[in-house]
Amino acid sequence: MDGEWNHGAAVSSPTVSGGDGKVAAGRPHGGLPADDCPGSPVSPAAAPSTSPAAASGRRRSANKRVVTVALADVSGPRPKGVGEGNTPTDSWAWRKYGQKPIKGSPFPRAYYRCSSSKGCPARKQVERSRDDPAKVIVTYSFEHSHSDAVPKAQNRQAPPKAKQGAPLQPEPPAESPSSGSRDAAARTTTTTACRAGALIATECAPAVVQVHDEFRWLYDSVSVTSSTSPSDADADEMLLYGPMLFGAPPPLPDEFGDVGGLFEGEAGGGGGEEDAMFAGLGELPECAMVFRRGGALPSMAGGLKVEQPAESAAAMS
DNA sequence: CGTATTTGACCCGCGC
DNA sequence: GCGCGGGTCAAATACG
Repeated sequence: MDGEWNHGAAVSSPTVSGGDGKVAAGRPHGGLPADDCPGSPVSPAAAPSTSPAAASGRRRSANKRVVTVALADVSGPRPKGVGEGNTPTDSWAWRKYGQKPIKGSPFPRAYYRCSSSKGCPARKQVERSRDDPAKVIVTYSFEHSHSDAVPKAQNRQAPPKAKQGAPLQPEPPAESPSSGSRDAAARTTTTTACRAGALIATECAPAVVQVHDEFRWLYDSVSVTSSTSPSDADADEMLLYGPMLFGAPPPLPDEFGDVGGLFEGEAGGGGGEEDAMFAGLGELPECAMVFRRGGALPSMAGGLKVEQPAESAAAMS
């Protein structure tokens, strides 16, 4: 119902919370010890604490680090290039192993496992913030058992296949204005920005990288959603984002209204619910772009915030 | 051929 | 003790 991740709203800063508590992996199979991972996405020293999100959830809370990313922060020129595959910092390769709609949230939650290493217990959940649709909540569980990221798969997340795309449903880019030349220019810029952001992220903001990852899947969704064809996807995205990102007016209300309407209308039908969720996902990618952009900024830290529970903070202090 | 993603079903934990 | 919800696994499909 709410909104959607889509539009780069004006959010502000992504936050990372280090939580943890314990691993409670409800499942035997998943039982992985939380190791310390140098490459930890968020803060390596994240102290265990009660993570808001995890805590609020209820059940099995393992060492979880919650990272909140503001879409606006990332508002960048292009999600596509970014999503293409470069997650410099987080070289971790994540493999999506599940997605589930969350009861209280209109957005589904995606579950990822680290595919960089076969036995890597690292897992992460990506979901949109229900309170702030403009924010993406990434929850990391367990640390990577390997120290370096892996070049192997390099996060090669293939784009959503048509089959999968089906569920996403082709959302008519009704808003797409129409600017071809802008796209090209934007694209180039984006690429550059992305790269820069990537570098920076690698050097100083692991968290940022993570964010990118999370969006990766989002990006994928978006591509499918926003465009009928892969090639057009780029252009479409740009068009959609262009106005929003560049425009700068508080898109939230407006954009949300658009999407919200869709959701509500469809939901009433019956299967609309799912559609809505997917639609929301599709918008996420945009946010990713934003992130990238933020990453390029001088202070990524500013973009991404690591939120640690009071306990952790205290402990750290 | 191999790998990744998607979807459905099952199991477990927590709350009431 | 029952119910709800979340989380993970397994199988199938598609793409590179």
